Amino acid sequence: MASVRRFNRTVTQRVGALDDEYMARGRPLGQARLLWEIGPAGAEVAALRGRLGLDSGYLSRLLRSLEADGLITIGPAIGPAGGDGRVREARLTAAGRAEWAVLDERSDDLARSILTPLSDGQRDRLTAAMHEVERLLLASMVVIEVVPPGDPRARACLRAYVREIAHRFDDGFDPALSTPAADEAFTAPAGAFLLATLASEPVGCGGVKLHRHGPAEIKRLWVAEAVRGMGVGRRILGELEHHAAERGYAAVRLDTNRNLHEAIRMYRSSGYREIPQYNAERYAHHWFEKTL
Amino acid sequence: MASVRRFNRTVTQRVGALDDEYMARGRPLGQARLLWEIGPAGAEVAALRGRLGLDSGYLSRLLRSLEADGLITIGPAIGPAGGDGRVREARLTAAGRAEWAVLDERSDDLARSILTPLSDGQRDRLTAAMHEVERLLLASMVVIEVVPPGDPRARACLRAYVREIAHRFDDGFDPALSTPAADEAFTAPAGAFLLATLASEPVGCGGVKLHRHGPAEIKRLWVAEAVRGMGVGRRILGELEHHAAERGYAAVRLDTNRNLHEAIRMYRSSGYREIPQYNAERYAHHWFEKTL
DNA sequence: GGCAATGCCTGACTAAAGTCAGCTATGTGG
DNA sequence: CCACATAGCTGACTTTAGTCAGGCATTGCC
Repeated sequence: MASVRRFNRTVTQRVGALDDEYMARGRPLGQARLLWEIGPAGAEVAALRGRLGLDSGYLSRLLRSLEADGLITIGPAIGPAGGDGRVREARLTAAGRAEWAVLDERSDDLARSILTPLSDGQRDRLTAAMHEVERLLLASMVVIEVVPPGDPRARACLRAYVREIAHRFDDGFDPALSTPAADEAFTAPAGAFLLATLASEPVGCGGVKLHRHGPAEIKRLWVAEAVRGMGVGRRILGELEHHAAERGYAAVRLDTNRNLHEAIRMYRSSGYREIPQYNAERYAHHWFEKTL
Repeated sequence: MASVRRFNRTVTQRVGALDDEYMARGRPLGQARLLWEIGPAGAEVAALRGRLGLDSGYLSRLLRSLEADGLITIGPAIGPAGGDGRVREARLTAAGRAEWAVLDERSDDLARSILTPLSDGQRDRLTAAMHEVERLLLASMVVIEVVPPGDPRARACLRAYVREIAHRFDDGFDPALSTPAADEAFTAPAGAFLLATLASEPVGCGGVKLHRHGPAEIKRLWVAEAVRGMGVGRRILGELEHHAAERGYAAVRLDTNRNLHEAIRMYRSSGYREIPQYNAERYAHHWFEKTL
């Protein structure tokens, strides 16, 4: 704990201050950060508000000032929220892109200024340790919560889940042939659906069905590529088990496909034991159970 | 480099923002930071100015506001700068100490909030990686510069140097019996004196004498306990060699005491070879030379 | 003892950051 | 088609942060 505290102080204060200094070039920091966040690809106003955590009025004013400086233009959104005429999008002008490139360059300068005084060995150790810290901090920022399975973020996860297994199963995946699962099955009291988010982006999900008779059943456990290996799957699994245990279930079961090696490994190391086939799931090759 | 950049973004933005939020409890951040920095032991105004990097007038005003809130008192310094009637010292009142304790507690909360979602193994890896990052970042923040040997920070290093060798040499250390070295010997053009600082605190030093005839000579190489093992000594040594090489010297020499094991190891691994005794230094047991 | 330097303080500013209430245009669900 | 929500904008503020020029007492140095 002491080392976390020291880290927070030393690193965020010192590196943070440096970062700000490199970022703001004459321009107020708020504007510089905003310009950076818009990026060459442009960004919707609402997204910027979320990422930077700014007040709507304040953000609007900042956008206005960047626009006055000729760095950005603001127009109707053409991206994902295309149709909605209320949503607006900020895009860099040529001057804005040039300025953004300077910021990008300075970001490199900052990295260089940290690495230069060190020996080769120290550099390698520092980058390795930074990578580790970053990954683990991201892991610790993942929040898991119960949501209705109809939640748009849950839907997005489920779509990604289906896309992935369709790609990984030997014979593809046709939802019509698999055991169906209606939203109600994952809604209290029949069950629950958990969503894992990182900085409010959905990065994983999992559902549990609380069957009237017999063990509870875990379904639709999925973790986004970007956060694999961070223990997110295991955390979701644990919370699903916890959910069932709290409601009096003595065991949980699940089925899985032989191609999902990491998942199978995780089940085994989480205390699941392989059991005989207990359902007729078309795509399953292994069946597991864990006593709670 | 990319991992340094990603680290800077993720860590300073996310943890930095959290840190600020935890720190400022209703109070402006500047005041909270200042209160924290004063600490239960109190602090001199000049020290606070240095540590927080604030303008003298601004700091004065912040102190005034904390005083008005009954959290601190400001009086004549009683610490190291005791005699000087101009120096003033801030001390926490009972209310201030209570408030400080709350900040301390919140600092723990933040650390806890980072560690809680992780598994035991991840926690260990995170704290280890944080420790590594912190040390290496500190190392990279060490600045080495040429200063007159009369500089108060250089003097402080030399005092620490003498104190340390007096303690480590078998038969103590009496400056009168050692080869004397006047300030002029470390002042251009006769030589140079380097000072290493970390956040403007002196943490190491070293001098080189540019003898009229024969190799240059390195003396008074010292590194503070707190930053040992960070490669600071090796950097100072390298810069001293560089200084001599630039001025046409083909070799540098130095003598050392048999008890200074780390130093001897560093000389050897930096390319120094042991040579026969070349001076009458009372406290030396080994003599080294490196061809530049 | 006089004079420059130092350490801290005050007054008078400015700019940046952030808040809040209300406004307009667009979209949505009955 | 209406009521109501949502996305973003504007005006009118307040607070925080920070700068700069001078001022006063104390110290250090010839």
